[in-house]
Amino acid sequence: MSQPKRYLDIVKDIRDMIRQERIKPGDRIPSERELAERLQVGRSTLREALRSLELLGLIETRRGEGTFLSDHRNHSLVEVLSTFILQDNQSHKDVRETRMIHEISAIKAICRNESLKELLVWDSFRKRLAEDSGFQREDFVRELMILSENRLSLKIWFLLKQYSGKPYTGEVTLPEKELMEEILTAIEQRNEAEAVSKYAAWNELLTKERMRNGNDS
Amino acid sequence: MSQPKRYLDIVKDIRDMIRQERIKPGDRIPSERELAERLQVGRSTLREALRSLELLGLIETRRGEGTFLSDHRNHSLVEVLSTFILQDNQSHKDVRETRMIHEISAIKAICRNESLKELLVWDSFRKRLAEDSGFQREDFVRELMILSENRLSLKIWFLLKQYSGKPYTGEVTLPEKELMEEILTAIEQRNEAEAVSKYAAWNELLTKERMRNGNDS
DNA sequence: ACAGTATGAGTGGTCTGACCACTTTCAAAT
DNA sequence: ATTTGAAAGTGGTCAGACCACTCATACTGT
Repeated sequence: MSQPKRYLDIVKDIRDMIRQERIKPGDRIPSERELAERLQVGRSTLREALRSLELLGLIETRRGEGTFLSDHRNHSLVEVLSTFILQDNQSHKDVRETRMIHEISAIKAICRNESLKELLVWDSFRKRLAEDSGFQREDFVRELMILSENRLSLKIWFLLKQYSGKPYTGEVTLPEKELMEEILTAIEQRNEAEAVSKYAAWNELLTKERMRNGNDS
Repeated sequence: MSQPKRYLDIVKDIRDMIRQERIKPGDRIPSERELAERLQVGRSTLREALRSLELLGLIETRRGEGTFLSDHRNHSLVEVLSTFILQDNQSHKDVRETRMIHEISAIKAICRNESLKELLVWDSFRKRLAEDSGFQREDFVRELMILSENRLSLKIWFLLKQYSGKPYTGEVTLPEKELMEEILTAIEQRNEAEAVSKYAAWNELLTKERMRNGNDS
């Protein structure tokens, strides 16, 4: 845990600076060269951090002009989520719960989505689940989030996942795989209650496992 | 559209390469130096692309060892997520739905919260609802969000409320007030289904009213 | 006096080559 | 046979150099 992910520290530094200097959405932030100077890092390293911020939609870069704080509203969303999660380690429970809120809602949305009724999606989905050893819990849930077709919810979920450490790690055990199958089946049959119930069971299993492994954080 | 966002092209190139060479999750991908050579780009530029892939959770880098394909290989996802994150042209429908997700979850959480069982909260709540003419829909929902005791969810809800313009405006009509009362009653009785159902009915009423007033956005 | 043009400073985008810190490997020393 | 340590390979960082682009300014020609 010596110096992991320096560019993430820089992200934090930049955010602090922005807050201190009262830079508002739409404003220009200092140039890369000046930032590198002030933060005492190389310009390429700094650029890696800026790339991250850009991916998250926090900044916008315009060649020849400069780098600007994105005035998109999701700016504050990301901002709040990151500060909330980064500086308050008592709130992991809230993060986990909120992520579950979105996952459950996604399952329900899929059940209600008519256009997915006769989809080949499920075949490939199930096939990957059965055959692909690389198909992990993350992928399973992410697919569900995408299928829910609420991109905002997907984005929030994605951010929560980023910030909340590693929620779904470790081996996928057999009983888990069965539960995942059952969730799929329930969704296919449009059985909301059953799907959610199976999801809850799966989640409980994961929680237990996390406890057993002492995987807190 | 001349040459914007080179690093995104590189992301695509890397993905193609991975597919062509049948690299599996967990496998090592070529070193940065070799990749830069093969893709004919500088190493720093390549690293910006790798940073993006890392943020998206597609690869994992270990100092001294190499860069590895992370435990998922849905590279179609990269496109979905990156384009989504980059230019978030989300619809208001998503915002409204997501807000509802949190509101419904809040109601459910309150129903399940033991510590609120014998609360005087409800008395004052109902009293304000009946007597206070300044007590608006906003306040009603906000109180619920607060009572749910998930601060993160509350924060997200606040933001969503800001984004989506004025979701709950206009006069509070009598039938609405009745529905709000019924929601309260159902919550008091720990009747989740009923509470959610009443909430849905209320929301439908609001939607209709919004339509009538041509209050889009 | 005006309109159009050229110049230069500043910015992000890219490339290169050089270190550093770390891990793995394997041959030499014990 | 075991231990040691030197070398090679890797990601992480840095500095400096161009390039391409934008913008503001000063300079032209009429």
